[in-house]
Amino acid sequence: MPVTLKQLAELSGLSIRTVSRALRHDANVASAKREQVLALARKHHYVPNIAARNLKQSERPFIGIIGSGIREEPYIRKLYDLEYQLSEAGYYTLLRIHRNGGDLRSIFQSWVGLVNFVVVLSPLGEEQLRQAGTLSEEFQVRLICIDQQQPAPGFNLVIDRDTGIAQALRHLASRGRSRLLHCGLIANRRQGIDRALRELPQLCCEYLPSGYEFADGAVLGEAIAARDCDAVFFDTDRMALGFLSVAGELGLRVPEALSVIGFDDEPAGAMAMPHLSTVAHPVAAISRTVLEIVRNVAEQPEMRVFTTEFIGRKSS
Amino acid sequence: MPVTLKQLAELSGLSIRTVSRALRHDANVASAKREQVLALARKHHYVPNIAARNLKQSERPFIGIIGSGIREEPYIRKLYDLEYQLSEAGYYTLLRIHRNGGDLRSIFQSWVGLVNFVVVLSPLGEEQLRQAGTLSEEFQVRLICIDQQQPAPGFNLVIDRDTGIAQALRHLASRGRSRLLHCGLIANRRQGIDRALRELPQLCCEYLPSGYEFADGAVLGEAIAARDCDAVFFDTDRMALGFLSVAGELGLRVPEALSVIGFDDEPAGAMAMPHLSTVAHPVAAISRTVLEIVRNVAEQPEMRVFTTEFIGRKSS
DNA sequence: GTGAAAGCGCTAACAT
DNA sequence: ATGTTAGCGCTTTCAC
Repeated sequence: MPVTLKQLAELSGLSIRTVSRALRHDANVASAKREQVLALARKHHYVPNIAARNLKQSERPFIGIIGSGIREEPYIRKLYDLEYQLSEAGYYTLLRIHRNGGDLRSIFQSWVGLVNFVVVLSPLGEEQLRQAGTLSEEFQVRLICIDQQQPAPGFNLVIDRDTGIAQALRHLASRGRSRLLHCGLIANRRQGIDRALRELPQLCCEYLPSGYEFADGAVLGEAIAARDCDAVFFDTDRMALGFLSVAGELGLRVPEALSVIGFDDEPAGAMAMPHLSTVAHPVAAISRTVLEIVRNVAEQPEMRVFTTEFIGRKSS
Repeated sequence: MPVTLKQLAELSGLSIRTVSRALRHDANVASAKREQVLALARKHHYVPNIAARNLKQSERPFIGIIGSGIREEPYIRKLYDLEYQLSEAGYYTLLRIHRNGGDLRSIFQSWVGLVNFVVVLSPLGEEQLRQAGTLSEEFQVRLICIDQQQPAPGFNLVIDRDTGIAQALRHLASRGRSRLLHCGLIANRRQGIDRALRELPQLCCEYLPSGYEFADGAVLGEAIAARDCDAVFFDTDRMALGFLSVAGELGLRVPEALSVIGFDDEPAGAMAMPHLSTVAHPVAAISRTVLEIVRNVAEQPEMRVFTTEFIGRKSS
């Protein structure tokens, strides 16, 4: 059994109050006694019982995270980083995997009295997001929604795909590229490109719909070779890597004759030949902001936009 | 603020004890009163405060999970499934991402008084595993180690790669295959093949070392075509899928002329053309066993072996 | 500076 | 069948 405050008090001959003060580095404790207590605590490996602390305090160290079963790189990275940063900062993260159509109410319910903040990482549908909003009010928790389609009551951290894509396209223009090909089918990518093109009249763009896996990119090789373009933007790094793996055989010289840019900043991209230029998600910034929010309960519910960022490597 | 037991007692005019009994479906409560209490609880959305409950009981609803930053499919699947099954069963999972070289002690320390069981999902080195064992004793928690290299004090759930591989090879033999090629470099795969071959004299095997990503499998295409084999076993589904994506162009007819089998049972394999035969990890069985262990504290520390399983689809 | 004591929400031993 | 009461380990108000 772990040592308790009470035992520490008995062992030191001091009152529980003084021991508590000493451990929390309060002023108003004779430094001799403080040292004595701290030494004793170290000796017995004293660790406060957070369940007991949680009972008293309104500030709770537990944070609920609603994740989904998604296993794609960018998503997992967000989850891991958030998880890591929060626990480094001393919070306890309660992760729940919420499969589509799963019961949100039972999740909130199970967190009553434990959790003050719920981070929604799982991409919820319109209806479910609304439900989450209602539940957050019913159960008195603050919602922190990440990258959702609609804003919900609470904090909304939204990811702006446009910025990174615009940077990427400006980079291509500055390299003298003029005939762009966009491979993929993801709505926010296409939208970002269209918006960026408005300010880049020197760039014209063709579209080639396709899936977003490695194999899809590899298959696209010949279609790309057949087109008269000098730059390709892929919806995902995975596709781009698939394409790079066949580009050599097809006689496409990257980046001399053809610039290639992906999206997601997957680790494999940095090791590919040539190193893949890409657009990165604001993973660290999101975790940092969640941390700021949970630390400073006073802030108002609001919306914050996080920009994606172009990472220029060798392939462009 | 959520309703408490005490408030429910005041509202109903009954004692706190009776309310508690009624809610926990104890016998010895007049059914009229029970109904009254249950109705009241429902009306006010009563949810017990687990922090308070945790303080009293020795059986703790919190389970610590030490994960790693690994983002590979089979690993993530194990994590999600475990996480999902445990929370479905009413447990609270505290996930900590433990990066290599990270401090294990601080993790155990932060869980004192909260957690009775710690699941080690992160693949730990010899030294770290030993340290985890020591810490589990110091902090009085039971260890549940999953798929580790060495056994540790507590429960050890080990995954046996051999069984699935042996099934796969027997399947190939029964199909009349005789010249096998093994592509990859993962030690337990090679070992499993060698063991299985001892009982299958009709099968001879060549080895082709390589990486285990999609691109590695695609690159292997020509080398495989050049060899005189009628079956290929890949260390991972990803490689196998990479190979399948180029097999057609190379004139390799799968499965007529060449059987292809992967390992990991990635979702993509079931959708590939042809559907990929593979060896599956015992994901569900592991989660189920963890659940059994945490439910029944009485069991002795022990080692359990989980077999992998061959899944025959179209590619073999 | 220090200590006594109340109480967070719940469970359970012990009455009645 | 139901109520009284004493804690679990901690924080915190209030008195000295």
